[in-house]
Amino acid sequence: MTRASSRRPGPPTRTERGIPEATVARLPVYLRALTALSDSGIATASSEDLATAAGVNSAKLRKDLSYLGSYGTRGVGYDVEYLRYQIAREIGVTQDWAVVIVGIGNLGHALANYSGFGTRGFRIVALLDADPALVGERIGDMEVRDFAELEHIVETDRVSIGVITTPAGPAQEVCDRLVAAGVTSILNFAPVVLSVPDGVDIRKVDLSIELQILAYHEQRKSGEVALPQVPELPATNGLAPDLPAVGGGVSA
Amino acid sequence: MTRASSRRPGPPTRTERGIPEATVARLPVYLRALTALSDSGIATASSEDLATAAGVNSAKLRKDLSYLGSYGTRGVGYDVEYLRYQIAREIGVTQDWAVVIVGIGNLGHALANYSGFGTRGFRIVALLDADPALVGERIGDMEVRDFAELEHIVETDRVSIGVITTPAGPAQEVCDRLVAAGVTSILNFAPVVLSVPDGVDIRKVDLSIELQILAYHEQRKSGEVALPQVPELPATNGLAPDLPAVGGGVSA
DNA sequence: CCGATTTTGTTCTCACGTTCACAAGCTCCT
DNA sequence: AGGAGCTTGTGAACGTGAGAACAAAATCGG
Repeated sequence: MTRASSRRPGPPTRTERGIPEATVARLPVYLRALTALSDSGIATASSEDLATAAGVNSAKLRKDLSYLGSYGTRGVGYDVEYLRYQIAREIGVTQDWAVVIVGIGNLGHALANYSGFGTRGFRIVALLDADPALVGERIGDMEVRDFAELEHIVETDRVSIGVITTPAGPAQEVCDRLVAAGVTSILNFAPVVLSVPDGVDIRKVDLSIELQILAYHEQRKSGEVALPQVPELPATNGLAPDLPAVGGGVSA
Repeated sequence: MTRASSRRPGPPTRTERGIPEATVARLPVYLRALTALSDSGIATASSEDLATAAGVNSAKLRKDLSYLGSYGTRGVGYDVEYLRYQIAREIGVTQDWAVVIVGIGNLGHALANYSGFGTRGFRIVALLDADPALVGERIGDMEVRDFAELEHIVETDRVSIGVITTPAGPAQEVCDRLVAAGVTSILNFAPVVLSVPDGVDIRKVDLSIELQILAYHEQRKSGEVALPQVPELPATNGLAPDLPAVGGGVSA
């Protein structure tokens, strides 16, 4: 994440817009919690209520909100609708963002159908794939179009967000094309590290990494006491003789 | 993440297993990078090479690896196969983990088909759904089974990892059932905050949150100079009069 | 065998994030 | 009007993570 903001040492004056990244990542959670409260007909909520709904500690929540401004009322709490709007505006989901999905395999398919994807604020404008066999297929009310149309679509529909759901192989090339076409935010599902120029934000969602993190902790649980012992380093120049095959890669 | 480990103040003696969470999250990335290098026929790599492949800085990579032990050779670098095995063992992917997927909608479908999911180390043992219309459907070489069979399957196949791909509504209930059945690690795709007892690890993958984070940064880019001004707080008891509808929720 | 060179493992420092604890401020009741 | 009772917003302490820099160890050439 390349998000350097010139920040002088003094206390973080709230007006100079510098919201910590950790806080930014939680704002959507708060937004969802507020929406849920609102749907339940609750008009006012304390930081404690909100924190519970969002699954965080209330002090953290208050500090996070304090970066946006002073939207609560002491002794009372927060007005749910008002705070919801403020957070939505801060995040930027009061406006519409055009999104393209590249790579209509299993996952791309699922995302295209995923009604939840269309959270207000995001609009899928195109499903792209380079495979001619897929082009033309209808998914919901959309049709898969040729990846070659990318540049045209990005320009026409002012696309700023691209989602990559291709296999690992073509992902970097797709990414480069997206960037060259003018996309400045990318959500990558392909199991590769993509490199992008400064000014382009990239986020990664990686199934197998998540599973592996879980596995790590799981391993500690079962073998809390007796862990598989670390074999000694081989004599001098450690060439491993014959180790079991293990993979960290994914060939979607 | 509830992973409190009794740790006394002294220097973190490597032998007492306490790998920082941030490092754990990167180990799978290193593992993948090593696999890629190995596939390219590269037998030895320096921290610089590895760091580049993994998309991190080399000092960080060396420090991360130092938590596992001293597996490099000064002046030379790391033996790719050997290091790969050590990391795989540390993570726990040298053994097989049984996984159940609950909720065979669009996303569950995709995951079931997703060959990449079957990274060595993880084995999908069952696809479950409570909808009778889905039960019996074949996906790949598996058949969707009734959610009621959960407990039986978990016990029989020693399932320790559960993946929730249901809509938000039933997610907490599914989660509770998984935990009660003995599952101790959960990967949640449903857009809700799940609560689990201590000892159960849970990780979240959330599409719309990722998009919203991108949107936040995107907004700063376009309007770098003139941001939409924050409206003043309403008079005393801030009841928002009529704000545009915004959503943070997802109704998959 | 020794010195030059390379690259790891580690120490130190700084920045960031979390949590506690409390003063400031608002409401409501008497 | 005044005080009791809440709840926010924030200052300060603490813990974790990142990066620079360097000493320790290994190889290689002479």
